[in-house]
Amino acid sequence: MAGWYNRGIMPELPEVETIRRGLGKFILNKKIERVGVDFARAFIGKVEEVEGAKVVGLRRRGKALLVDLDNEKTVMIHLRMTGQLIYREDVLSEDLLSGRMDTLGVVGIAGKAPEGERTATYNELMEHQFAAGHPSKNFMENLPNTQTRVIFEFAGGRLFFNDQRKFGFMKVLETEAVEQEKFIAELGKEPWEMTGAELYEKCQRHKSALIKAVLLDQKVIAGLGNIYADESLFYAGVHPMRRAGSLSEEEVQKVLEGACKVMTASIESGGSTMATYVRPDGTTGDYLEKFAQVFRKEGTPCPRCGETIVKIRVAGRGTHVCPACQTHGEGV
DNA sequence: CTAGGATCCTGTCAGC
DNA sequence: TGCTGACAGGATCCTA
Repeated sequence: MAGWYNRGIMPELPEVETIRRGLGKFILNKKIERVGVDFARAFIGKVEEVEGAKVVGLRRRGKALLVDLDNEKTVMIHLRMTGQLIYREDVLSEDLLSGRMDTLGVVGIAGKAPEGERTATYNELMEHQFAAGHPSKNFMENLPNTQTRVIFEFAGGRLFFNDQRKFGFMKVLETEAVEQEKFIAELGKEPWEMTGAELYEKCQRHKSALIKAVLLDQKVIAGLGNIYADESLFYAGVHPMRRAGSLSEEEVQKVLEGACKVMTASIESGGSTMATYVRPDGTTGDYLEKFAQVFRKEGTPCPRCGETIVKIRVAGRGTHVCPACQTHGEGV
């Protein structure tokens, strides 16, 4: 289990959608009483623009989470690679701080409560906390910590924005101007709203770029990251080093179908919630083991043809591929 | 206009 | 054992 928390999955579309769905229970219709910023670049805007405002909606576009407030402002949140959002009710923090629990939930889940000590059962924990994003020990431990960048304080609980690598950010926007925000304005369609013909047209426009690079381009299609790009290409039997222009319309259609299927399955499984990803012993859960066909499966047999999955480098990214059934196609 | 490489950042891990 | 460098990667910036 070496490096378990540095090999966690990156928040991609399904992850952000999971957050959107899970956070509502805790912050919808609640007032942001105070904002604490520990890393200036992680919060673009003024805290006064959100303090005192009530959360009235949670939306998502691609990998961006949009938190609508009742004062015509919207907070756009992008987790990039290692961002996390953890809402924790104060009662849990108090238990941690007072030493009644030293690690959230771990003891409870493992069922080995020290004599006379209060522990959270798993259900109790889920009742008082929502944690998602790049999976790590932060989900279980005392907060804030050195990776905490921004804290939104509500009555009875706090939302922690943690980010190991400091690439994620929150940005305050005018709600009516969200669509004009550069990232949102240029973003491609959501996979389910796109047709194969549209994606094919984009592949033709970027015909000499590698198909994997095109799928990772948020201007082409919204929400795919390294995991789902690899999984979509495997589904379609297309090699990631193919030039985008060499794919037939049928192949592009299949890639899109794969993207929709794997991401729908991921969302329905609950994304990377704490439940899915962190086992009682602190190792990662089985989400990737269960759903991924190729991602981080190098050295194991291809589930389709039995050939050994290999890891290569494409478009500057670690890329997982079956060298036998992901075809290079004609003339490539 | 497009394609591709460098960049940001922290923490892990292989290799010496 | 302790240090060093490679690696992880989303989006943006820069160059050709």
